[in-house]
Amino acid sequence: MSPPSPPGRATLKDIARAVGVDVSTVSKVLNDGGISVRAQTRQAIIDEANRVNYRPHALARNLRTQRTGALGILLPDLTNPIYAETVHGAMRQAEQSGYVTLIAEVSDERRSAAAYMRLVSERRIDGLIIAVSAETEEMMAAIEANPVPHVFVNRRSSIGRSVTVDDQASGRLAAQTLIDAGHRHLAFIGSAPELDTSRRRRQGFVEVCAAAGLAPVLDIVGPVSRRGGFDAMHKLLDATRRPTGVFAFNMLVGIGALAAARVRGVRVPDDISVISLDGEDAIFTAPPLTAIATPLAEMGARAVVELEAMIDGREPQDVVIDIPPKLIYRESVAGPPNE
Amino acid sequence: MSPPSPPGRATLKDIARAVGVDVSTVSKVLNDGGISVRAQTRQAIIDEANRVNYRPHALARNLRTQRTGALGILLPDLTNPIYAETVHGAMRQAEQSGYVTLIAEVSDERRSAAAYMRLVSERRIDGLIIAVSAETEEMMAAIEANPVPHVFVNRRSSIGRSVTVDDQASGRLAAQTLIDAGHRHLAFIGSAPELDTSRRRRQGFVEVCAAAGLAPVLDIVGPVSRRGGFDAMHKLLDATRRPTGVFAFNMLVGIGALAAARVRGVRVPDDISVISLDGEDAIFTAPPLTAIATPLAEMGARAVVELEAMIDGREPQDVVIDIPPKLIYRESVAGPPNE
DNA sequence: AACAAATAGTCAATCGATTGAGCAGACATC
DNA sequence: GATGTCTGCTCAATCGATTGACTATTTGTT
Repeated sequence: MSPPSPPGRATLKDIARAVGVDVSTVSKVLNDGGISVRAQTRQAIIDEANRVNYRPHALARNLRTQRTGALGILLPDLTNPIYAETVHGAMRQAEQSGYVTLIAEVSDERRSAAAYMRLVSERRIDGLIIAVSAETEEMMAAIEANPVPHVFVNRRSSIGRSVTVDDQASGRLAAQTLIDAGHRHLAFIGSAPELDTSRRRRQGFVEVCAAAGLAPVLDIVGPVSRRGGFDAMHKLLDATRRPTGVFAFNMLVGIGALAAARVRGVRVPDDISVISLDGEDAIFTAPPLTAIATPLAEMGARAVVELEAMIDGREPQDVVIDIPPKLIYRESVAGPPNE
Repeated sequence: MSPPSPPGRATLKDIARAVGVDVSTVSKVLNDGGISVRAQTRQAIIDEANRVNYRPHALARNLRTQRTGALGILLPDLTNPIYAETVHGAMRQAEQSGYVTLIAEVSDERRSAAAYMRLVSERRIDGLIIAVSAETEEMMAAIEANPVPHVFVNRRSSIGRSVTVDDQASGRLAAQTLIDAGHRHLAFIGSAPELDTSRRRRQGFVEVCAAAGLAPVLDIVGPVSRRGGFDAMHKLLDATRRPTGVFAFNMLVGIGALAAARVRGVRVPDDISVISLDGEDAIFTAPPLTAIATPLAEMGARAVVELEAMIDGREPQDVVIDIPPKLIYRESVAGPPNE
C-alpha cells in the first residue's frame, strides 16, 4: 500500500501531477463541470483524490466563486436559553444545507454594528441571521452601508425580511388559559414597547381580556430576564389590588416571578397563578411552570431557509411560523383564591 | 462631496487606480509593509482608503497568508448552560484577539468527526477549541489524519493541550461544606468514568470524606443532565440508608435532584441537603441551590489564549485555571435531620 | 479522401491581496 | 563624471480553485 493520505494538504495540482492531466481537468471532473473525459481518466482522478483524501481549499474556491459557504448569526447573549434554542435550530438547518456558521455575540449596540461590519465587509459570510434585540440606528446604518442578505429572527424589521412566531396567538392563549381557570384579575409582565415581540404578545393578551370584559394590568415592564421578572412580580404584589393570574413574557421572566412570590411567602398557585412563554424547559422550577411552548428551533431553522432563498436570488417572504403555540399545563396555574 | 462609499466593495485595485500607484504600494502602505513612501502619497492612499471605506477581502488575504483569522469551537450542545458559559468566555477572548468564531454543534460522535473534518480539512480555521464530551476514537482519528492546533477545554486529553478548572478542589470543597454542616452520610451523583471531570470531582470529594473517616456513596452515575439528576436522586432516596448530603456533578444534575426530592415529598434542606457545581445561576430554584462556582468563562477565554500561542508557534501549556472554586451558600444545604 | 462533428482534454485569465526582487531617478562623494 | 547610496516606488509570482475559450485527436459521414 502507498502511504496513507499525506497530512491533509493535497491540492488540485498534486492530483493533476499524479494522474498526468491538467488541474482544470481535475477540477471539472471533481465538480461535474460539463466536460467530457474518458472513463479511465475520470476514474484515475477520482481514485487519486480519494487516496490523498482531497478536500477543496475553502478559501481558494470561495475567492473564485464569490461564495463563502458560511452564514453569520448575530445575537446578544448565548447564555440566554431562548437564543440558545433559536440558534440551535438555525445551526442544524445551516449544517444540513452545507453552510458553516459564524456566531457573533454582541452585548451592546455599538459592538453589534462593529461585529456586523467585521463579518460583512470582510466578506466572510454569504448571509446573516440577525437576532439582536431591537432596531437601533447604528445597526440599521451599518446594514445600509454594507448590505448583505439578511433575515431578522423573532423580530420584525422595517428594513428586511423576518421570521417570527405567532406572538399574538400566544398572548391570546395565555389570557384564555387564565380566564378559563377562573381568574378575573390578570397582569402581563412585558418589556418596554421597543421589543415588538412584547407588543404582540401583549396585544393578543389584551384582545382576549377585552372580549371577556377584563382590564388587565399591563404597565409592568422591565428587562426580560430573571431579575426583571423578580422585580416586576414584587411590584405586582405591592399593588393595592393584586392580580391573581400573571402572564410572563418568557421563561426567564416567569422563573423570576416565581422566585419573587416565594420570597414574599405568596404561594403559587394557591395565591397567584403564573403562566409564561417559552418555558418548555421549566419543568424543574418549583412549582413546575405552566408554559406556552413556541417553536423557537423551527423559527431559527426557517430563518436559515429564507436566508438561503435570498442568497440564491429568490424572493424571500416574511414568515410567521404556523406551528400554533402549545399549552403545557403544569402546576403554576390553578383557580383563583376565594376572596 | 463625492458620493458616499460605494456599496462596500472597494478593492486595493480601486484605490491604486484612484491614487495613481500600484496595488502593491497600496497594500504596503495599509499594512506597514516595510517600504518607504512619500508622506504625500501615503496620505493620499490612506485618505482614499477611508473615503471608500476599504476593508481587505478576508478570503483573498487569507489565501495568500495562509491564515484565516477564524477559530472553531466544537461543542455538543449550545442549550446546555455550562457550555454556553464556556463558549461565551471563549468568544469574548477570540473577539478581543481579532478572531471570528465558527461554532459547530455536534450531538453525536460520528458527526463530531465529520464537523471536525469540515472545518479543518477545508482549512476554514486556524485552530480549534474542543469541548465535546470525551475522547472518542473517531474524533482522535480525525485529529490525527488532519492535524490543526487544538486545545481541549474542561477535559484532559492524551493527544493535546487542555485547559481545565480545578475539579479536585471543587470536589474537596463540596465534601468539606457538607461535613462542616454536620453530615456523615454523603453521596456523589456523577457521570460514567469516561468523563474525566467527573473522575476528578469524585476524587477530591472522596479525599476529604476519607480524611473525615466517611465512606460516601459514589456509584450513582448517569447522564449529567436534569433528567440524569432526577433519576439519580430517586435511586438515592430508594436506598435503605439514605444519604443526608448530596453533591451533584453540575447545575443541571442539581436541579434534577431537587425536582426529584420535591416529587417524593422529601424536603430540602430539612431532610436532605444538596450542593452542586456550576450553579451560580441556580438562584431561582426552590430552594435556591447551594453551589460551587467554577470559572467557566475564564476557562473558555484561557483556552483561546493557549490556542493562539499554539497558532503562533509558541509552546502551549496544560493549564488549570487558578481561580479557586467559590462556595455560594444558599438554602439547599443545612444540617442533617435528627435521627 | 475530404470534411464535419464528437471526444478529450489544455490554456490562460481570474478572484483580491501579499511580498521579495528589482529599477529609475535624485543626491552625495571622491 | 563615474560610482555608490538612498528614496520611492513597480513588477511579477503566488496562494488554490474555477471556467470560458480553444485545440488536437479520433470517429463518422458522404
